[in-house]
Amino acid sequence: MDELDSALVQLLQRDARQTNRELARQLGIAPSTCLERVRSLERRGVIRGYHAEIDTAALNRGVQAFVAVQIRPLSRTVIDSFTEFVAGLPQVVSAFVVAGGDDFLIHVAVQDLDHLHAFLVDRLSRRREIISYRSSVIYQQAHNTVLAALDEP
Amino acid sequence: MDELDSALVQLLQRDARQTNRELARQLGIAPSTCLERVRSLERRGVIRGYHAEIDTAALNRGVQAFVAVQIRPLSRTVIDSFTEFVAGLPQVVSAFVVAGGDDFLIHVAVQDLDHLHAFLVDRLSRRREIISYRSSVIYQQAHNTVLAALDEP
DNA sequence: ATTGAAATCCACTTGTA
DNA sequence: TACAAGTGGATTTCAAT
Repeated sequence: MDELDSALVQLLQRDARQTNRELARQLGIAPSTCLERVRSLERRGVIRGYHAEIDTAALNRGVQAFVAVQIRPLSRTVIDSFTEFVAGLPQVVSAFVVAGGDDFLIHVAVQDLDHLHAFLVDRLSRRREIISYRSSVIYQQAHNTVLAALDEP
Repeated sequence: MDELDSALVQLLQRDARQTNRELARQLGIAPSTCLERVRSLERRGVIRGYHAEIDTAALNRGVQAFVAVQIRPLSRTVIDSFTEFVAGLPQVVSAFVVAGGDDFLIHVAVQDLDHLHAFLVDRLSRRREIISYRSSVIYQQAHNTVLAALDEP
């Protein structure tokens, strides 16, 4: 991860569909060199994939929320099976196992408030390991699509 | 948004760097048709961008957390200025304005626990509008990179 | 590791239906 | 709106450094 790699990573976070020539031009290197760099980043797992960002409204997901969940017992078996269950639900954008008061934080995106309610009641609350949950509707969000590498110290 | 658009959106969420020819082949349409479809999706704002997904470890961000924040007064001015402040911090991945007990949910990614502590103490707690905050370190996470369009009803 | 050149492949436009 | 064909440009390979 030298400064050339960092620059590539930054450019590809901003626009993953830039041509290799364009990337090379911005870095001041030959296209063949650039291509080899990108391949290396992919091979080393630094670049995990390239994804289109889609407008949630176009996906008919007008309502988003976070659901904080507590489960018991907090064993690996229960955590893993609950993670698998949650990750398989089409309403779920992402799920986080967290420390602190809550055990899970689930980001969901659904059609409307009715469907959020249905999700909570029909999907989540059916699970016996859940001892409590609390949902927070999202009003606004800001996303940082380009993350820089932080300094070592 | 017919079924061709949905299929394209799905394919580009999975791999945004596929060639237009490859996309066309998978859909069974002509490359020129496919190209026009993608352009249309971009023009209509359905596709908001193409981004490389980067391994957080490679960005030297070994620790991630959610910080739930309460601010007062909860006026638009305060919300907007706090959003702008938070979105500008390099440690912040995303920020959500939410309903419920908390007002903000901030996803941060930093080098280590020391830097998380420094972020909370040196960056966040300086802001006078914050009346309380609570952070939850993330142990595991699962991300759904391909989101389908949900049914109308 | 980086490059330039050659060959293959693709994006993009045009013309047609 | 969809397609086929053509051209200019891009990707990719490879030999050399």
